[in-house]
Amino acid sequence: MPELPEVETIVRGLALELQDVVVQHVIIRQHQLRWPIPDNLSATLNQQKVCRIHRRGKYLLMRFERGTLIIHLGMSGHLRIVSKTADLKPHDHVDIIFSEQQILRYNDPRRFGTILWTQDEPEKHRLLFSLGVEPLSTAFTDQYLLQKAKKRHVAIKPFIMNNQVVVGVGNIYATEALFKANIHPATPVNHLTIEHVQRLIATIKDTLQLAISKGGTTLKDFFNAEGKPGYFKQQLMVYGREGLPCFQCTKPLQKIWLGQRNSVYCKHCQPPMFAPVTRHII
DNA sequence: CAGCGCCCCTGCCCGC
DNA sequence: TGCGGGCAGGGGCGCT
Repeated sequence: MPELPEVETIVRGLALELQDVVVQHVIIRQHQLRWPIPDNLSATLNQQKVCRIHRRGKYLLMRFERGTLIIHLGMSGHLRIVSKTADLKPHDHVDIIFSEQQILRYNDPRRFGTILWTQDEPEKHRLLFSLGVEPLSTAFTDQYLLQKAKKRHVAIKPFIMNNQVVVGVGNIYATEALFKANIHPATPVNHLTIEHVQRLIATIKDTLQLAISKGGTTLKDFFNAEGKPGYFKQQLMVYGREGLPCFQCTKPLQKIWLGQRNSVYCKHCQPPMFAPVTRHII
C-alpha cells in the first residue's frame, strides 16, 4: 500500500492531530507483525507525551519524551485516528489511546508491518542507519546516484527501489518515473549516461511531489489518517496499464519481471539501451 | 560484497 | 459455487 507519498500524507495528518497529546493506554490484540511488537510497549508508552511525528523513508517516527516509536506499514498497513465508538474491524492489531476521541488504530491484514520502540536516536536503529538519501532532499543529485552506481550492474529499476541507495521509491513511483524519463527499466546502471541520471532524478522528484500533492495513490485500500483516499491514481501513466495503449505513442504497454517485481513500460518510449541479455537454455 | 531468492501473511481475482 | 494458483503497493536476511 504505502510508498513515500502515502507515508508522508499520513505523517502530516497525524502530526496535526496528535501533537503534545499523552498516551493513556495501549491495547495490543496481535503481537505478531514482521517482528513481534515489544511485550512491554503499553507500560513504556503509558503517560508519555507525543513530541514530534515525522518520517525517514517509509518509516514513520513518533517521538515521545523517552524514546521513539518506529512504525512501518509494510504492504497493507493502515493508521487511522478513530473515536472510542468506532467499530472494531478484522486486523485492528493495535490501539494507542490518547483520549476517547483520539485513538491511533493500526490495522494490517498481511502483517508485513513493523512497530518497534527505541530509546536511542532512531537514526541509529538497525533498520534506519544504513538507509540512503531522501529523494526529495537536495542530497539526491546526479553525482550522488552516479557514485552509488559505480561498480554496480543491476538494472536501474531495482536500483532506485533499493533503500540503501534512495529511500521511499516503491514499485508504483519507480515505474512512473522511469517512463517519464524515457528509460527502459532493465537498463544496467552502468549503461546510463549523466543525461539519463539527471532526467531520472528530476522525474522521481516530480512524481513523488505530485503524488504528495494529490494525497497519495489509492489503488484500492490506501486511506489517510482521516480515512480519505488519495487521488494520484488518476495520474498514473503506466503502472497497472499492461496491454493498454501508451498515453504518448498509443502502442500497447509491456510487462517484464525485474527484481522480483512486476514492471510495466513502453518499448517505444523507453527503448532498450543495452545489448540483449543472452541466457543459456538448459 | 553485489545480487538474487525466499519469506513473513492475508485478500482478491481469475480460470477451471 | 468452490477451490487452487498467482499475484499484490515492502524489505530484511541468508546464501552464493
